[in-house]
Amino acid sequence: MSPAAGRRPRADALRNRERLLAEADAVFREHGTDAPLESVARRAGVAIGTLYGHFPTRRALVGALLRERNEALFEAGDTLRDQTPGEALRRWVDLVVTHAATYRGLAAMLADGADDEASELYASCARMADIGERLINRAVTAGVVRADVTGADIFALMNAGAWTREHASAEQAARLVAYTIDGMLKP
Amino acid sequence: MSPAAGRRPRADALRNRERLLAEADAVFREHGTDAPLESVARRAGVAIGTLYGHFPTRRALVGALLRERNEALFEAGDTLRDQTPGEALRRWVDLVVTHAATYRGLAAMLADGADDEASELYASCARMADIGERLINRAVTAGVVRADVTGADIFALMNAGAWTREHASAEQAARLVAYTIDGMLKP
DNA sequence: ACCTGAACACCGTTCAAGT
DNA sequence: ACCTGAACACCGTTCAAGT
Repeated sequence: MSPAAGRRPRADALRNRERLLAEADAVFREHGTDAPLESVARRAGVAIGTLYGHFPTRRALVGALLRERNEALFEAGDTLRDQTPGEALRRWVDLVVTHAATYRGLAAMLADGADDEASELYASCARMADIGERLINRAVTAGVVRADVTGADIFALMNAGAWTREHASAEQAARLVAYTIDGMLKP
Repeated sequence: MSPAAGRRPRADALRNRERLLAEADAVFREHGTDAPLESVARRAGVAIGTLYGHFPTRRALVGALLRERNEALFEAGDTLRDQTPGEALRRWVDLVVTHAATYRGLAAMLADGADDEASELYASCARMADIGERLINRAVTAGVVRADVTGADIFALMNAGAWTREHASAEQAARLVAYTIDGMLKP
């Protein structure tokens, strides 16, 4: 039971929360999202119980991180309206693939995160999927992309691309994504 | 230190090895390749040390399993010579994607398995990559596929497809693979 | 030559006791 | 209201002792 319903949180609690997020970001960047939570707590200078008090699951912690870090990504996604429909789609997928690879293991969490609507991750997933869907609809309407391509296809491609980046290389992931998008274009 | 250099293994050792492989197959099918090795040993009726004696790492155990189970897959790959180059490529990727998804978590092991040449998994990976490369070369020579598509692209596509099957659905994986191969075809 | 299982290490998660 | 850290559970891996 973390922060009470109506009250504003205590000052030290808020500071601990911030430190936990900052150290989690550093640890996940270096060791991936499967890194020991104990090391996050230690680096933040709090006991392990404090971490669980703020973030009851690993998903919740990653979700809170993305909530902040993804703002820039979403804004970039909105500026893509200026590009041609096909180019906007390409750049959006590339943006997300690059971004999702900041933490090793994140691609899997995002792919699974579309499931449980309760998790904080779901919000980020949904928003990413939304932008992708809007871009796809625009491209379909403009007649540059096959009519049968769905938003789910784009979401799957983003995750597969991020995963390939983790397990092969950025170059290989870029090649795969490029071929797939070419295949989605009108013949 | 498992079976001695020149000698043939003891009868009970051989039987234990077989039972371990059989139970590992069952457990991995049900719970994925990350399932507790302890449960494999217990089901096989041996102590955990015996499992480690036969298979020093999880990779070695999975590698030994694939060595046997992949025979049918490789034979199927060889019969694809009868198909048209493009169709053969499609069917091969679909075959591997379906096959690689029998154990949850296998896609990741295969993708990483191309690294350490010592592991038993490497043999399976190499052979899968080889067949893919032969099919790609044939398709390129026939002029139905872009000249810049590599065997590594096919290997990456197989793994990404298998992973998508694990984390989304068989249908979604099939769609993604289909678009990617379309994008590899000559314009 | 092979098997056993206790022993150790490591990490996740909870919760009674503190402030 | 929040924090602490011991306690418990679970699994990986090794290795001395057995047969």
